[in-house]
Amino acid sequence: MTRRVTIADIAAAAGVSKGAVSYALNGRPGVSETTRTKILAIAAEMGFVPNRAARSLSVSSAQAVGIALRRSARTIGIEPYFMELISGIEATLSAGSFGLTLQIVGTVEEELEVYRRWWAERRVDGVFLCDIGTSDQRLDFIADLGLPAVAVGGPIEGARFPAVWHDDVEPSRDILEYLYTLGHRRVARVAGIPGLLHTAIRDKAYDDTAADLAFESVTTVHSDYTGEQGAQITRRLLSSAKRPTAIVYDNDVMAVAGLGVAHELGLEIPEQLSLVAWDDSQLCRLTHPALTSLTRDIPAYGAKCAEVLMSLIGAATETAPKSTETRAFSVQCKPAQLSPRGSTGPAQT
Amino acid sequence: MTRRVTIADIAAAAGVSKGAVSYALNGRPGVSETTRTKILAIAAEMGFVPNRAARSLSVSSAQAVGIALRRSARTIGIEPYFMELISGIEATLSAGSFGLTLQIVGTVEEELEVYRRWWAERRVDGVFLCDIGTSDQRLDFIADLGLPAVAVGGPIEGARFPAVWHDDVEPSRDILEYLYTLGHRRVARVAGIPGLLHTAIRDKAYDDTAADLAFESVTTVHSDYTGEQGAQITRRLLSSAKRPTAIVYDNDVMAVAGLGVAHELGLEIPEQLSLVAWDDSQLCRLTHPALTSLTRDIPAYGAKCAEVLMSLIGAATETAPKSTETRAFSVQCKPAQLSPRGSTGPAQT
DNA sequence: GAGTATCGCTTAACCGGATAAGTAGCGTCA
DNA sequence: TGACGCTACTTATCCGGTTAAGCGATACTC
Repeated sequence: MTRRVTIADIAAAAGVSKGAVSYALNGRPGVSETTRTKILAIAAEMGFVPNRAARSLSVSSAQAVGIALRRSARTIGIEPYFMELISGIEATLSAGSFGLTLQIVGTVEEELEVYRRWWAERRVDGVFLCDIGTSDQRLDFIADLGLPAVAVGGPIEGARFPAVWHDDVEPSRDILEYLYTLGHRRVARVAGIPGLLHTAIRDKAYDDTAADLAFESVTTVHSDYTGEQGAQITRRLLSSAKRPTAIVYDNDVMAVAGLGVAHELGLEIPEQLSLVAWDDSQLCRLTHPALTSLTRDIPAYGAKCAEVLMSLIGAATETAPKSTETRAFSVQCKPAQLSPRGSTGPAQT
Repeated sequence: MTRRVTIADIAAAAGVSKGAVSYALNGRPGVSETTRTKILAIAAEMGFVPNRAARSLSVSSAQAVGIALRRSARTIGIEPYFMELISGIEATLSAGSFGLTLQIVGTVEEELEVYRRWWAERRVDGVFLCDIGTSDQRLDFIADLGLPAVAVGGPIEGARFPAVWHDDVEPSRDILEYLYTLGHRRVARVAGIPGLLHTAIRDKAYDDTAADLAFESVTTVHSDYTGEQGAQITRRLLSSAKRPTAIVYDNDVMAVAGLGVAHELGLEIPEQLSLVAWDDSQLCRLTHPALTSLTRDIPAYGAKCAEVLMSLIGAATETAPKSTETRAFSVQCKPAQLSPRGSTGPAQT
């Protein structure tokens, strides 16, 4: 049980004052190079690491950012998305020795309460907002609070803080055109939660694209992103009189569930039914046939989000060195790419 | 942009000193009930939330615990296990208003470094150790540091801190006996990473049980838990001359991958091959047929781990009220239960 | 009625850093 | 040679809580 080393210990060992040690450690003027070198050597030798609370109290910065996820205990694990996102965020944060505080909440009210508490406690310097809604009460709440934030998703009109987002219009068009080219004329989409911004964007993109092509039908059914609903909706779609020859899912979990239902009904994939998943995790490659999906680099996306938040906070990272006084703006990332795999093929005639 | 309220503000508003406010807010003696009530009312009205850094600095407690996960960015998302665990941990922590700091690392060295930094910075009051190995250098490291910790897994002989674990012997036996009863005589197991404690425990349990029953063969192949390896090993197993009639997987992801391979090879499940998954996430119910699996309540497990850590730290939670001076000991949880589903059936004769 | 315990509060020190302000020592220059 | 400026520190204060110690007023004891 080693004792923690404080700057006072270093000061005593070096025969200087606490102040001198602080100047030396922070690379500020006020000490000679000789003294600085000596202090740094002693600090390193003693294994000094500054007490986070003390520093935070002085400089009014928590050296941490937060992310609140609104999911139930049972459903949060199934979507690889969040862990990949967090993983990417971490990669950027670690470079600046920032910590990530994670909180899982059940309702929006709880989520807002968490933000308020984090802010009041100064527990975090900024937050990531996930699952952006079409009209999202969190946006103004956070902005009013003055808590730095980055929206993980967008674009957001008149946003009071930056958003990092992918264009969903182009991929939506890509999917439909791809299916059309394969000869599919009856296409269904199992969409995500209606209130979410990207769901709305995709809804519109599908409608617009569908209007340009001679589909017989392009239907959309909204879901809650769970495998249960994915399976249930697929079962209903495939039992209808004029069943679709292709189904597009707004996430990978539902697509896997849909594939299960297709197997259950004895349908040959892709001969009798083509399936496309949005968001390509390893899940899509576990199945047989592997799922055609829209690939995007989620860890890279998370890293980008973290970069923007860090620059908003004014912290240094490897990719964005410290005092380049450029304000953080919204960033549009590369749209998802269609990765055709075994689950899609020509429509049966 | 509201200003943060400090106890000095409350003191001024109530016409008392900072000290009195502190006593009142913390329910300590030193103020009259009248004054206490008044102070609490003012604090509530002003929306006071204590500055975490200041409190931490005073009381030498971070009011946070940490968890470091050693996975790559790409593979961490796929296993629902961690998110469910974290979700359960959070449920307990929130009750005590503790925060959870998450860090994803690549190597053991990095992980140890994270623990050292957390400890030195006083960023966390305790940590959860996941993926316990058969000889785990982290155990002594953490104990030497004097950082409170709970091992998520066990049992650990001569442990210097508590472990929360499930018995894996009984479920191992359950699986083999179940498959034996179904008439399977050639059983393969795609095990997890060899160095992990629970892998070793299961290895032995399988061997012991197999010795008691008249199996023709019970083979074990170790893997890295990824879907890729799960698929690859399954492909190899099923291509062998005397292929197994049942395969048991040490996690759900590999089982799903194995099912994919079975489909790929045109095998009828469960007629020609029975599959069992260890760790039952929603994944197991997405497939067709649904996977027979070993169910355990991971969120509840996480909650238990958090409880033990909190009592070790000496913090109050709802389930374990404050000063019941019972030392925190290892806890054995209910073993996983076999949930038979469509992926297992009688062996073909 | 003097001594003293108790209550209820204030004062002040402290946690471990950051930092503004003060100062000793030295060189420079008119 | 004394005023000035610079370097290289030290000292002291602050951040916002907690908490030991101090202290006047009241109640209690003998």
